[in-house]
Amino acid sequence: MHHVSPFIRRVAQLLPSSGRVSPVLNSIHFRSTCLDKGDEILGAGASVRQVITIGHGLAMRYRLLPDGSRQVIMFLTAGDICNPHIYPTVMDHGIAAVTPVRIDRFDCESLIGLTNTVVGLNQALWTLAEEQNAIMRDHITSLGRGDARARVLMLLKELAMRLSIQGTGPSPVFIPITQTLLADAIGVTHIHFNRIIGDMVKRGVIATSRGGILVNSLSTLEKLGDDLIVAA
Amino acid sequence: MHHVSPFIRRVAQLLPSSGRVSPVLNSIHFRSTCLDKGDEILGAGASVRQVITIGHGLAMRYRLLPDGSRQVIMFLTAGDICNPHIYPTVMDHGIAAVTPVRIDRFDCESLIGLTNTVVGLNQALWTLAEEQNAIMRDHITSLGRGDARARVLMLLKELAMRLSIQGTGPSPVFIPITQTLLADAIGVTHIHFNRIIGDMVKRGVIATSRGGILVNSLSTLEKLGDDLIVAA
DNA sequence: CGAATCATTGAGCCTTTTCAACAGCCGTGG
DNA sequence: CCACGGCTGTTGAAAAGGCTCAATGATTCG
Repeated sequence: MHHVSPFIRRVAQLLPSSGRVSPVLNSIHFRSTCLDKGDEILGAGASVRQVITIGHGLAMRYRLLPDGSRQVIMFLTAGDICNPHIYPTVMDHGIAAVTPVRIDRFDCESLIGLTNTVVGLNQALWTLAEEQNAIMRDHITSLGRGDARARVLMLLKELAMRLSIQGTGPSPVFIPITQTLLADAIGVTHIHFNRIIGDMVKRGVIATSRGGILVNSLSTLEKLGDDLIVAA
Repeated sequence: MHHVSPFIRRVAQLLPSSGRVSPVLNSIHFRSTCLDKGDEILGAGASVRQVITIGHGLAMRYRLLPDGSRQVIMFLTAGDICNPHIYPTVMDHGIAAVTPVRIDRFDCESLIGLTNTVVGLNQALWTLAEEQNAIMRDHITSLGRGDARARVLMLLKELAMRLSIQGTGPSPVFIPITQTLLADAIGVTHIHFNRIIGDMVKRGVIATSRGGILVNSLSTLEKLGDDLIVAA
């Protein structure tokens, strides 16, 4: 028998009968697959008939532009759903693995069927989708209003918070994403991104290592962000 | 008896029994209210127990920042839903009227009840929500990758397309949004925004009038956008 | 007429990009 | 074991794009 998918766990937490995972949910069949870093999970234009969720690792929604540049729309962590919703649809953007990733695939039909059976499941799915929408709204606000430094701070803060929930305890959080990819998310060049975090390393807020960034203290990060606004 | 709400019309078009509006849908009760330009439709932090939709006019999702600046997250037109979904929730952003607006309010409970009755209604609601998400993804891409000129072009193109669907025929579309507000959407100062459209007016692509912008030809707008990418 | 909202214009400054190198880590194959 | 290529990260200097500040028009409404 399979382990529990993080997706199922997330959904279960949102159900009225909070806490224990309903046996019905646990019995849903899904198929796990492991992918390497950089592999494509869902290509733009793909028509999906399965609900694909992140089982382990980090992925990203992204768009490739005619001029060859790439915009990272958002990062996905364990338990996040890759599809826009549980119904068959066509993707208008791609999804790729940022780290090695395990994906858990469900049949659309099975999940749709369950929404008619399990009380509160549909609402739970809406709530889950809304979490991703909130992240997108934050992202838009960050891109539209912040200068490069503010955008870096907000992105690191968001990622550190999301990863610390899953991982072991809070304080030092490692974000296993290259600077180039992070820069592609907040719309700055990787060169400028590097200069900004270089400054933040000097102040001891974060540390860098090949392929990732270590956030020493989330609270210090937040304080830095607040200072930015006061200074502005 | 009431007229048909644009929201209901939109939903009906997405139902399997395409075309005619099911009598059940038409019988849903809703309450219409008219608001002035600038009025608040839903404040940030409000807990909503009603599904609020745009009946007529233009509105916007927005955030106010501590420093007093404002980010327009997206514009809403007739038929768009203001809530994140049909379940009670708390808003993490505000919604305000951009032009005089009529809102059509439904009870959460009534709509939720119908999803168990009307086949395909739930999927239609997901599809509708996904339309807004696609707009947000476009917005993120525009903010992250384009320079100011490209962002203006993309925003005008998006708005012109959405408004021309509702309005009378395609070609000349009037966008009744002030330059300041449009600038707040794409993250540039209204001063710089003005210089950019000044240039576009010279080229005859658009015309300006107090409180709005007239797009002469959507196709010309698109051609300009393509040229930008080639030039880059 | 006066106030308020919206639009327009000019000049200098500052952030960010671009271009061009170079250094470090890592897996691969000889 | 070592040499190599590929990805990742760093650094410098010049150029460009957009912002700020400061005024001035133009339109609507009470």
